[in-house]
Amino acid sequence: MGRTVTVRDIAEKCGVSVATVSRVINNNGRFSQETEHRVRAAIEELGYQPNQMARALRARRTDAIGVIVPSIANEFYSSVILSLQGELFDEGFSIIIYNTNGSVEMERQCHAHLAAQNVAGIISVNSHEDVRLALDRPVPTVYIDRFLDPDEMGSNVASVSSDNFASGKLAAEELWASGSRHPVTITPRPDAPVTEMRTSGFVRGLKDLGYELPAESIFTPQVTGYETSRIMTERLISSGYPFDGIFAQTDWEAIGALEVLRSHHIRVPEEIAVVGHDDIMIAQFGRPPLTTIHQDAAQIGTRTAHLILSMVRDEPIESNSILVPVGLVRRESTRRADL
Amino acid sequence: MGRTVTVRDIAEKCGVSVATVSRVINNNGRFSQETEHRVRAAIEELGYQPNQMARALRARRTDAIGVIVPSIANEFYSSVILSLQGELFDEGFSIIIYNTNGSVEMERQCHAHLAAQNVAGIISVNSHEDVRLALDRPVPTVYIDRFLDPDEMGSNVASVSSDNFASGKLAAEELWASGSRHPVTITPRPDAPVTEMRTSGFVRGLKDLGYELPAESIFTPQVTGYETSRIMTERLISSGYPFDGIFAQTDWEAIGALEVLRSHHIRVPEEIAVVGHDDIMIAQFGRPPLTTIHQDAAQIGTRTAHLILSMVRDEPIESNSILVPVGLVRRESTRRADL
DNA sequence: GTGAAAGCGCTAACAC
DNA sequence: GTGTTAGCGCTTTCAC
Repeated sequence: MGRTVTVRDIAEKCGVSVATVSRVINNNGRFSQETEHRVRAAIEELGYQPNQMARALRARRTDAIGVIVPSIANEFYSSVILSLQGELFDEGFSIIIYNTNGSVEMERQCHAHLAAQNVAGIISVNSHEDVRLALDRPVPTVYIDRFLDPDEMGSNVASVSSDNFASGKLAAEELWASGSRHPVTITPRPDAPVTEMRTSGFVRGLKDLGYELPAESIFTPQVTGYETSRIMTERLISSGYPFDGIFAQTDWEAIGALEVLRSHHIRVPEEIAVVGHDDIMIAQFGRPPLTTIHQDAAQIGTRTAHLILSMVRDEPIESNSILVPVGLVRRESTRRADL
Repeated sequence: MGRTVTVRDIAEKCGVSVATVSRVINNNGRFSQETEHRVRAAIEELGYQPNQMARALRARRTDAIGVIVPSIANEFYSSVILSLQGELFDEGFSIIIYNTNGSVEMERQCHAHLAAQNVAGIISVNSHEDVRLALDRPVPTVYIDRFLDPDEMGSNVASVSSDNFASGKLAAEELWASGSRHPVTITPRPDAPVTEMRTSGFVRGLKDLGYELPAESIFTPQVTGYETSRIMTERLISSGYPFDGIFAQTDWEAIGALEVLRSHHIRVPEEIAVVGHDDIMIAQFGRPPLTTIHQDAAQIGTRTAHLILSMVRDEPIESNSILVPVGLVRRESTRRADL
C-alpha cells in the first residue's frame, strides 16, 4: 500500500502545477487539450481519487445530505429513503441517517451533529420540531410529511408531502359508499404533522356527503401503532359507542383494528368497513385484505432528492411546497356486497 | 448570521493560543485548570463547534461509518441498522448508507465512494463481493450475514452473523417433529452468503434424524422473495413431487408458499408443515401464523457497532467472527394437533 | 494557458 | 503549561 495519491502526484507526473490539475478535474478555467489528455491519463494510471475531506474543508461543505427520520424500521420511511438515496447517489451525494424515535430532544441533537459535519442539506421526515428553527439555519432543509405554508418559508426551506387532505377525503367517500353512516377515525399521535390534514380532509369529505363528524369520533392516541390501535378498538367496542366504519390513519392501526373486530366476530366490511393509510405490504395480508390510501413513497423520494439538489446548487425551484397525489386501493375491507 | 466560530476565536477571546484551545478540547496534553475553565466558558458562550471537516482532513479520516446494504427497505436490514445507528451515534459516529439492490457492480461503486470519503470503517451487509478485496483495504470492515473463517481474516476484517447453521438445524427438527418426512427447502438466491450455512444445517439436522435430504429437494431460485416463492410452490405442487414440509429460508418466501398452499386447499400444518426464517412482522400475519426462526436484529446491530468501534480505535477485539444465537418461534404452521 | 501561493480549520511536533 | 508553526489536500485568486 503506497501513499494515497494526491493532486500533487498527478501534477509532478505530468510536469504541470497542481492548479492545472485541479482545473482539469473540475473542468474549470482554461487548459490546452494536450494538457487535459496528459492529466486524465495520469489520473487513470495512478488511480487518483480527489480527497473529499480536503474539498469539503475548502468549499466549507460536504457532498452529504443529512436525513433525520423517526425510525428507519418504518416501512414507509425506509421506502422513501431507498428512493432518494438512489437519486442522490447518481449525483455524487451521500446520505447520513439519524433515527430520532420521535423524540424532539433527539432531533435537536441530530441537527447539532449535522451542523458540525457541514452537510450540504437536510431532509427531515415527519418532524415535529419548530420549523422556525430551520429558517435561520444556513443549510437548505426539505421537510417530508409536513405541509408548510409556502409564504411562511424562506428560500432555504421546502416541503414534500402526500396530499393528506385528499387522502382523508378519499377515505370518507369510500366508507360512505360502503354504507358506513357513523364512521370514526383513529389518527397517528397528535403531534404527527400529518394528523391534522388527514383528519380535516376526512371531516370535510363527510360534510360534503351531508354528515357532520362529531369530535368524539376522532380518536387520537399518544402513541401510534398496532398495539395502541388494538386497545382503542377494544375500548370502542366495549363502550357501546355507535360506529360502523373506521378510517385508521396508518395501516398498522388498521390491521390492529381488524384483528380486534375479528376476535369479536364482527364482520368486515358488512358490519364495519375499514380504510387504512399508506399501503404498506402488510395491508395485503389483513383479514380481510385492507382497503387503504396509497402513498407514493418512490415519488416522494425522487421529488425530495431533486428539490434538495436544486436548493443545494442554488438553482431555482418550481415550488417550495410539493404535494404528491394519493390514491385509493380497494381491497376487501370496504364495499359490502349487497350495496 | 455571523461568521462561524473557530478555535482561533476562542483562543483570542481567552488570550491563549489555538494550541491550548485544541488541547483542552481534546483533553490532550497539559494545561492549567484555570485556562481550562476560561476556554470551556468561551466555547459555551460563543457556541463553538469543532469543524469536523478540518479534523477529518488532519486525522486523515472522518467519524463516519459506511454501511452498504442490499436494500434498506428490507425489514431485517433496517432493524439491524436502526440498532447500530443508535450505538454509533452515542459514540459520536454517523453512518452513511448505500443500497446496492444486490448488484456487485453497485457494491464496487459504493466502496469507491466510501474510499473517497475516508470513512473510519465499513459495515457490509449480506455482501457477495470477493472478501479478499477487503483484506487490502486499509479501513476496517465488518461483514454482517456472512460467515468468515477466522483464520482467513486479516486484523481489519471481521464478521457478525446469526448462527445460520443452527437455524437450519432447528428448522429440520421442527419439521420432523411436526411429522414431515419429506421436507424441501427454498433458499434465498444462490449467491446470498447465508444460503450455504442454512442449507447445510438443515441437511445435517435431517441426517441426524435419520433422513438423507435428496439434492432435488433443495430449491434455489435466482431471485429471493414472495413472488418467486409463489411460483416455485405452484410448480412444486403441479409437478407431483412428494413433499410434506417446507423450510423457506426467508419469511417472505414462507408467506408466498402459505398463500399458494391455501389457494390449493392444502391444510397447514396437517398436510404440509412450514417453517420460515427471520421472524419479521409479517410472520405473525401468515395464514396460519408462521413458525419461524428468529434472528436477533438488535443484537446483531449492537455487536456490529461495538466491533467496528474497537477496530476503528485499534483496540483488541474478543473475536473477529461473532455468531449470534437464533431461536425457534413456534406458531401455527407446524406441529399438527394429532401428534 | 499556466504557475505560485494563500488559506479552509484543525492538530501535533517542537521549542521554550 | 503554553506558544509557534507546519501541513493535511484541495481550490482559487492573481500574476504572467
